[in-house]
Amino acid sequence: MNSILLVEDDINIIKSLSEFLKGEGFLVENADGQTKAIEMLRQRQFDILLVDISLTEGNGFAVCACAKEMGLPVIFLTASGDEYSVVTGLDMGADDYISKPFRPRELVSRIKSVLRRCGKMRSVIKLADVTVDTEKGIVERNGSDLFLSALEYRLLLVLLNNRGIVMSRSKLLEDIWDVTGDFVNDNTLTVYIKRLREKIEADPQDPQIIKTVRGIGYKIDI
Amino acid sequence: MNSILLVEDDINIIKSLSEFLKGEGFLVENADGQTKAIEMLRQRQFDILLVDISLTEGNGFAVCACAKEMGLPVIFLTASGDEYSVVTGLDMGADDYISKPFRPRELVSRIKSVLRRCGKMRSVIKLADVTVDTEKGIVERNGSDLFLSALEYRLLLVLLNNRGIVMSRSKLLEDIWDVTGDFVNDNTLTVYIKRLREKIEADPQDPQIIKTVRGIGYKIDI
DNA sequence: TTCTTTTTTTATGATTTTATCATATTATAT
DNA sequence: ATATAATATGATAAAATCATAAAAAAAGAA
Repeated sequence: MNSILLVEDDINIIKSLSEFLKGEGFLVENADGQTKAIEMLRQRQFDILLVDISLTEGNGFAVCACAKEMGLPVIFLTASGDEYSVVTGLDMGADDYISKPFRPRELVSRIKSVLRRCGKMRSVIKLADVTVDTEKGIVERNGSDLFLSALEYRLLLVLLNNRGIVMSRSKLLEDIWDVTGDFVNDNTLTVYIKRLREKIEADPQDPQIIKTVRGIGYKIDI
Repeated sequence: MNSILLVEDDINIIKSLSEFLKGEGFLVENADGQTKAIEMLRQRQFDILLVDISLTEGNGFAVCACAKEMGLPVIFLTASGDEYSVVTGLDMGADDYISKPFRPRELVSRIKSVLRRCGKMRSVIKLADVTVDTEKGIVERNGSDLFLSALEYRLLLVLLNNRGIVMSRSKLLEDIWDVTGDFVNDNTLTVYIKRLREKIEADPQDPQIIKTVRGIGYKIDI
C-alpha cells in the first residue's frame, strides 16, 4: 500500500479526491497548506506528493523543493492552461503533472506510473506469515517460495484486490474463468480454494486468511 | 444503499441490468424516456443517473442537464465508437461513460468509483448499535461480526433499501423470494423476521430496528 | 513419446440453511 | 369479554452448500 500526501486547499477536492484514492488502495493524508505539508513531510514517510500549484498560500513550489530534497516523487495538479506553472514545475523536478479538471482514474494511472518509474511501487502484501509480491509474482512464507500454480495465484490476487469484501462465487468465476454462465463446473472454485488454502494457510482446517461466507462466496479480511 | 435512476428504452437491457444492479445492492428505478426520467428526478432522491445517450426519444442530454442542475453524478451508456456523443457527454458534465457492450461488473465498478469520488458512496449504515457495511457485506455490533445467513442479509438489505417506508409482506416476498403469487408459505417471512431480529436486535422481544406494522408488513425507520 | 504437473470433473459426507408445520401469543374488532 | 385475525415462536424435515478425496482430462516438460 503506497502512501500519498495530498496538498490542496480546496476542501471539496480534498474530500472527494482522497476518498477516491483511498478507494483505490492508497493511504492518503491531506495538508491544506505548504507549511503544514512540509511539517508532515518531516514527520512521516510518504511515497509520493500530490500538490496543487495554485495554492493560495504560496504556489506549492516550496513543498515540492522539500519533497525533492527527500527524494520523493511529485505530481502537480494545475489549473488548465497554466503553462507557466507547468514549465516551472517540471523544471523544479516534478515527475508529472495533470491539469484540472482531470478524471480521477487518469490521475491514479499517472501516480502508479510515477511510483513504478522510481521503484517505489509497493507491491508486497503481508497476510499473516505469508508474503505476496505482486510485482515479482511470488508468494512465500519465511522466505521460501510456496509455488502457487497460475490459477491458484490468480485466485489469490482477485481475493486480495477485493480485500475485506466478500466475493461471490459468480464474481470469482467470472473474474478467474471469464465465464458469465456456468461453463466451468461450479465446484472447480471450491477445489481451488481448498488447494490455495492448503498452500497458504498455516492450518488449512481452520483457515485464517481465506474465509468462507456461506451462501455467498469467499473473502480475505485479515 | 445507493439509488440509481436508469434511463434506457431497450426493455431487455432495463430488465437484465436493473436485476443485476439490484443484486449488487443498489436500489434501481427505471425510466424508458427522458420526459419520464426528468419527472422522476424531480419527485425522488437518487444518488446517480445512468443514461443511454442513444435514446430514441431525444439523445439523453436533457436528462443529463437536469441531473447536473441537481448536483447528481451522471454516467453515460453509449453505443461503441460513438465518439461524438462521448465528447459532448463529458462536456455536459458526465462523470464517466461506458460503451456497449460492457460487462455489468465493469459498470458496477465505475458506478462505485463515481459515487466514491463525489462522496455519495453509502456503504456503511448505522442502525442503533449495529453497523451494516454493504460494500464488505458485513453486519456487526461492537466490531464483532453477526454472521447473517445469505437470506437474512438479503432481507435486511431490502428493508434497508426502503428505510422509513413500510414494506408489505407481499412486496418483501416478491423482492426476496421472487414470487408474485404465494409459492412460498406466507409464514416463511415471519420466521425470517424472527431470525433476523434474534441476530441484530439488542432485545429481540422488543425490537427497535425492525418494526412490525400490523396488517401490512415491516419497516426500519430508525 | 513418456512422465509430470496442472486443471477440471465426479462423488461423497458433513454441516448449515431454508421452508414448513404446529402451536402460542398478541392485537383488533365486535 | 370473547372471537377472530395477525404475528411470534419452536421444532423438524428437506434442500442447498461446502469440504474433501480421488479420478479423469488437458497441458507441458524431459
